[in-house]
Amino acid sequence: MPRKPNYEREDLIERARDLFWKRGWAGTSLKDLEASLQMRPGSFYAAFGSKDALFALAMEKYTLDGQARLSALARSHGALEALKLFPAVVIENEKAPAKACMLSKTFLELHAHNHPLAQEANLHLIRMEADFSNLFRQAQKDGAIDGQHDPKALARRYQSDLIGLRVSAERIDVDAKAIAAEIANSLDRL
Amino acid sequence: MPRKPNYEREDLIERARDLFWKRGWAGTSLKDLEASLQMRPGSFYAAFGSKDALFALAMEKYTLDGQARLSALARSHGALEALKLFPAVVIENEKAPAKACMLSKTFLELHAHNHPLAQEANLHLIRMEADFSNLFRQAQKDGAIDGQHDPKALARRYQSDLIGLRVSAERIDVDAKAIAAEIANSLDRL
DNA sequence: AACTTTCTTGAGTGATCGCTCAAGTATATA
DNA sequence: TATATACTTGAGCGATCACTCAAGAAAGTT
Repeated sequence: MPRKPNYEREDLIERARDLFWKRGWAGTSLKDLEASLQMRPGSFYAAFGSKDALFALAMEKYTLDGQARLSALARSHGALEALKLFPAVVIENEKAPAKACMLSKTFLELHAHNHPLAQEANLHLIRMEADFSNLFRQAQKDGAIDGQHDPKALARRYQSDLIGLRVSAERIDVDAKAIAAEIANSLDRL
Repeated sequence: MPRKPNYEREDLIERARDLFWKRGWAGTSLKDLEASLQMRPGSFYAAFGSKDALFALAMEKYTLDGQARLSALARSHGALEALKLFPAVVIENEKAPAKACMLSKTFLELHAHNHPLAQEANLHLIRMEADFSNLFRQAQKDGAIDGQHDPKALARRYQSDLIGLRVSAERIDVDAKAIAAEIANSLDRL
């Protein structure tokens, strides 16, 4: 008996993710979302409940995509090579609406207000860090890097470097590819 | 004949800087500023003209303070040691309202909107990068690091690492001191 | 075709945004 | 003490914020 919605939910979340990623949380108004998703307020709230709820879905999609890209690299190139390639891949992705990491942007914007989305962003960062850690551990099993290192420490530093790289890549006056290459190089010296 | 303002302008700018630094541009309302500066709207606009104008002053103060701290370190400890100490000093500063860099936060928040303050933040980042570059050059003259390296490339990477460190330091679950120590260590291997 | 159920629409809600300005107050000069 | 010159006050401006809801449109079932 019912009527189907005339949209693809996942498409909408992707478009919202791109807007939020580029403009940030406060910088994205409902007017912006209505324009991009081609939805009127009523449909929007029926479908997602609130701006924050959609933002949470957008961050989740962002993280899952990142994890998928990383594990695809690991499958095709091996653990160490994936970690070496990832920084360059991430900042050279032409389809991405921004170079900087959506999770770190969100965390920075909302952390001081104790906004739940800041904690959410942090949780996603922890998830990513765990993935990096697993790849470092795998690289050690592969004999690609020294087994003496603590994979968690390597992941912590790697994620920090990646965040810095991606902020720098947003600036037009910075040669981010060079930084990405240096990050990759430093992994060879482990 | 006139009447003097009953405030110290530099104090106000410092308090505004701390608010903006912690909460960001959109996250800091005029209500917040009025409360922190103990000023009513009329006095505020007579003194600063606009929220954005005060933000610009706040960023300038932020940058000058950073430059002063860095050059003080260089004077007391030498160029290389200053660069090695700076990351730890910056994230352990208890008086600071936030760990993350105000310039990168501002740039990230406002860049997508082509907001003038984003360009302003970028200019300050360039100034800081130049300071880092000068210190690397000095460290080479001192014979503290290999003269083969390009000081500008070293500064570029250093600034990127510093930005990542400072974002990470905002997270309670990350051992930022360990990252700072690794950044310092890597300067010894140059 | 009639009915039921869901989705869509868009005018409009109260709250908050950055900001203005006329009126009042304080202070230095004459 | 009178006057001139700021500085301070706070009610309130128009704009925008996230969001609501009553009414209408569309589609599956009978």
